[in-house]
Amino acid sequence: MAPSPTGNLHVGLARTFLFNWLFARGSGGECLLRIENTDTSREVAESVDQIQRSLAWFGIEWDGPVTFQLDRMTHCQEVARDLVVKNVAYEDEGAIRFRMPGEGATCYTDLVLGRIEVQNEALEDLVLVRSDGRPTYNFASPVEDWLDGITHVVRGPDHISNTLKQIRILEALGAPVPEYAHVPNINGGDGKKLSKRHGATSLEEFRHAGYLPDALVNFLALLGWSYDDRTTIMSREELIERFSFDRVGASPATLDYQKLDWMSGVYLRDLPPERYADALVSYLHEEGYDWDDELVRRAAPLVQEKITKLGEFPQFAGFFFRDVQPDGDLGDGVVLREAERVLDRVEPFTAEKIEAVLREMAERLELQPRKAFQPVRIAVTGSKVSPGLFESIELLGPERTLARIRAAQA
RNA sequence: GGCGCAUUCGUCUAGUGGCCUAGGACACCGCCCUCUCACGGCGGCGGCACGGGUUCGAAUCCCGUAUGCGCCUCCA
Repeated sequence: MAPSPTGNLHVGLARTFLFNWLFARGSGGECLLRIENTDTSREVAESVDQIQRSLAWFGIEWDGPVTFQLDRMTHCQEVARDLVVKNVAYEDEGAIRFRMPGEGATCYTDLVLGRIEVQNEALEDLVLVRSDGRPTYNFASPVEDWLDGITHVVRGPDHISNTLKQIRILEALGAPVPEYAHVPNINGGDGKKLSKRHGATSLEEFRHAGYLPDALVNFLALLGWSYDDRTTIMSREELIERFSFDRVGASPATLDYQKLDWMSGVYLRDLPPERYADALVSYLHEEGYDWDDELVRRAAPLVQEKITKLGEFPQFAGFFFRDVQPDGDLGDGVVLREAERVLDRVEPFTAEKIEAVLREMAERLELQPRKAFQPVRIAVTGSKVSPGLFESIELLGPERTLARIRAAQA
């Protein structure tokens, strides 16, 4: 994996990383992290940091130390000089250029796309080393592949034409030519490149929205790859075991946020209650909420079935942690008055008892349960949509519940 | 412009000449369940870009057209 050190880790790149990793782990190989830097600024360091943080969250680890392209600069220069000596490269205004053959064709078999062939006359002599001494990407990359003993190069389709050039360089060097897999891009909903206006685009944003890394891994794995005609939910282990390039498609995919949300919900609901609470607590900390951990943990089971991403929690269950303004129809006041009266006497204050007295009240008032409960819900939770009403009231406790019902009547 | 790649329901995809009156999932619509929402169950809508070939037979093979994307930097 060889990202450029530019800001946040984009999902498209993350998906390509994922394929790299799945393949490496599934075939007993190693997975390297190489930074394609052309300078050594502070921004590079920060960017590399950010990339590593994102990958760590994503749950993708690599083998060995992170290497930097620029560190191999002198080695590249030496290799280039050898090529000049061998007369396959030449000096040109201070730069070193590679001599492309004028006839014949260059071809290779792509693990995803099949046989790719280009007439050599379409390939132009390319700069290996700039006049200031820095190697170009198209030179440094194959040299590093050789140096690192890379057997498989997995990258985006924008590199197809680079691959042909790099193969020629590798052959001139007498180096082994790795296998190449060009995996399709991920687009936004309009067929255009994925951008901000389509939604989250960097791993950080998905984390921020409250998706579980496992859910995102599963979802992204299915963008451009499939196991069969019906399997969608797969653990990392299953993905590693099942992944193969011959089942990677060639056409670009669109990121469907609705499907991601569905899958996110599947993973969230599948978590054991204790782990769900853990995830919620640490998510809220990350997002800067100072809500009581114990209360969050007790609220967790009430929302686990209800929300599809952790980011919905503050909106959906915020009424446990802060005062609310009722937003909705509170009815003619009869229900609230009665609710206040019966709830005041509930003992013990448990969901079961609360439900019993409220249902009894509904019957007495000759109201359908839904009609009777809705004003109470709105008064207590502030919203027409909430976790289960009785459980919510229990957790909120008698004082706050009654205070809210009174306030709503004022 | 040149070269390359791609094109199956709205979206992700299965499909490698007969199993396809094209299967699954998400979304959407309807019904059921139900304290709201969600979950779950049942049902429905919906697609092989277009045109030629090859073949007894094509979503699948070939050619062309269209559309989209990528590359054509001393960018990565």
